[in-house]
Amino acid sequence: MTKNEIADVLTEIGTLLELKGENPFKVRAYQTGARALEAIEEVELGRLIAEEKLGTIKGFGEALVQKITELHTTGRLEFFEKLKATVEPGLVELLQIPGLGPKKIRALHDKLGVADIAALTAACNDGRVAALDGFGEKTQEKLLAGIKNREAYGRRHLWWDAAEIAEPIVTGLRALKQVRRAESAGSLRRGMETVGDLDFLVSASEVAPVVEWFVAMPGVKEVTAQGETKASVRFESGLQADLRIVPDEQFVFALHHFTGSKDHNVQMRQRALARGLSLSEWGLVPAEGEGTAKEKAEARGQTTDVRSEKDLFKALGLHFIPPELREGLGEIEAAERGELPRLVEVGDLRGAFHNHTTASDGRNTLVEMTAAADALGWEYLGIADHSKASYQANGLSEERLLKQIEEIHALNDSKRFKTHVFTGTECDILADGRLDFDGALLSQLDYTVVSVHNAFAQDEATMTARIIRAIEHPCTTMLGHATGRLLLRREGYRVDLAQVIDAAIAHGVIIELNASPWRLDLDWRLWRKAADRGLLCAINPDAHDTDGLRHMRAGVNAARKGGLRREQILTTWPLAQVRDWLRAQAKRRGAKK
DNA sequence: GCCGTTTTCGGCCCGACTGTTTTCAGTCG
Repeated sequence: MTKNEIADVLTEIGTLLELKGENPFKVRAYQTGARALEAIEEVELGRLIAEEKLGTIKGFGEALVQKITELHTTGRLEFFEKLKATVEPGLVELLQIPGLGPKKIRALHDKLGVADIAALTAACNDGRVAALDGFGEKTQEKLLAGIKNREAYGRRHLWWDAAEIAEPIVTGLRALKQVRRAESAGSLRRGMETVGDLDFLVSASEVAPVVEWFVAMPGVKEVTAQGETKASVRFESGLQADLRIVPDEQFVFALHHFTGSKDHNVQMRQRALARGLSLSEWGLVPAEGEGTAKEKAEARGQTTDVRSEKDLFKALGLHFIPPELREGLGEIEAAERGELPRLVEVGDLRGAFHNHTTASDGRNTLVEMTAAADALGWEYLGIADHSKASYQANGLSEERLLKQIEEIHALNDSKRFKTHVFTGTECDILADGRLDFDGALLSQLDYTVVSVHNAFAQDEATMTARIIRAIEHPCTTMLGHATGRLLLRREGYRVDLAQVIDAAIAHGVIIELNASPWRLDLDWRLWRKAADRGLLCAINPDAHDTDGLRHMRAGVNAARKGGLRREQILTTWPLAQVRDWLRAQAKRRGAKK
């Protein structure tokens, strides 16, 4: 079994134990174990198991080591099979309904025999739920509403879409006269590729007017909570937005808390405790003595010397950790050692290579795309229209590509724009791994992006061999969207990315970080280790119109989450350096042929 | 189930809000 499959099993064990009413800390141990597993490379896991060193990693004790080893070697786990048999399968989906946790599900099951959503709907409709101890009319209504809307409510949203909704809200909050500071927090601030809901944090002189503004925003369909310090609303789309309001001196602590992630926060609080301090959204106070952290923070005014998140990290002996890295994946240890990477920034970008024009399936012409890149201040723009095998995308024939090369040379010679245009192609990787154009044509281009656009259903071994064959082609400059995934819509094709990354490093081929908000492919989780082993990245927007060039920001987000530094990304290099690099590549491929 | 300058047992991050209660459990983040 692969590590991700094993991680899924561990997560499911956690869920099942939760439904059985097991010790919540045991549940958490399985969940953190699953995440810790995801952070290990596939080959590394094999090595750790073979050398019986899995137990040296934090989060894996005796029980998890045994279970992971059994799953890895046999693909089965008796404990899991037996556990599954004791829990009715319909109970798991009940967890998706807002307001239902393990305790309530157990009560519904034990007292009413409810074992799935259909049975719960029936029990709500004839009033049996409201009659239960601890339940009531309102709960029953909420459950029915939750069942009805569970698809929309459970849905996640692309980071890009969430950001477009959140930004005007932050602007609106800042414009209120009672508001001193306002930020969006949560997974949006951490730059996650998808976002479950929006979190807004505000410090204000007065609470009520801010809450009133928030719940009355256009598009709000339902107010799901409205209290002294927080309010929650749901938009027509099903997206939920939470607002928290705190006194200004607590803003930093609350911002850190609500930015998360949960794992990061747990580790930060444990670190605080180890130093005799208690960290919460209210402040950083001595752990000793009576009273809650909130009371202590209010009584002693301890927190005034922490005015920024930087101060907060410093108070715990840490360098500042950018929000994108706060996933509980070792960033705290790195911050302690002063080994956090200096992350790439949007302003570091100087161009991009994977862009389309009206010649294939783009909606803007070569000149329009170049003008847009010029307006962004880019030093260079690579044009990579589809190749002929992508018939559905109006892929270019050899003749049309040759004509485009001439047009680009003419445009560069005209000096009409400051931006230099590189000639390229997004060349299809055919089903057997050959490229759609021959080497004689590809050699006339500045660069070649190779991508998979068909035969997605190939088995993993076939797909892996296919992509590696394309990487080995002497004309290949970079691999486009490595897995072909479309977030929230389509899984990527099955491919052994570890082998693909190894091949790319061995052949000096770049892997792109496709910045399209639907793709963000290669996934950020894989970048850090790959780049440290020598893989060069290129952030590319895969733009199909001038507006698509803006998507680079989403790519930078993903690169930052992946821990990438500027120098590890070709598209931050100045024009002269990129030219030199491409020429050196061409020379090398000449030698290989 | 994990973990240890509180180390092999007894903790485990902490608080708000809701709906049900009449002092609090459950859920959520």
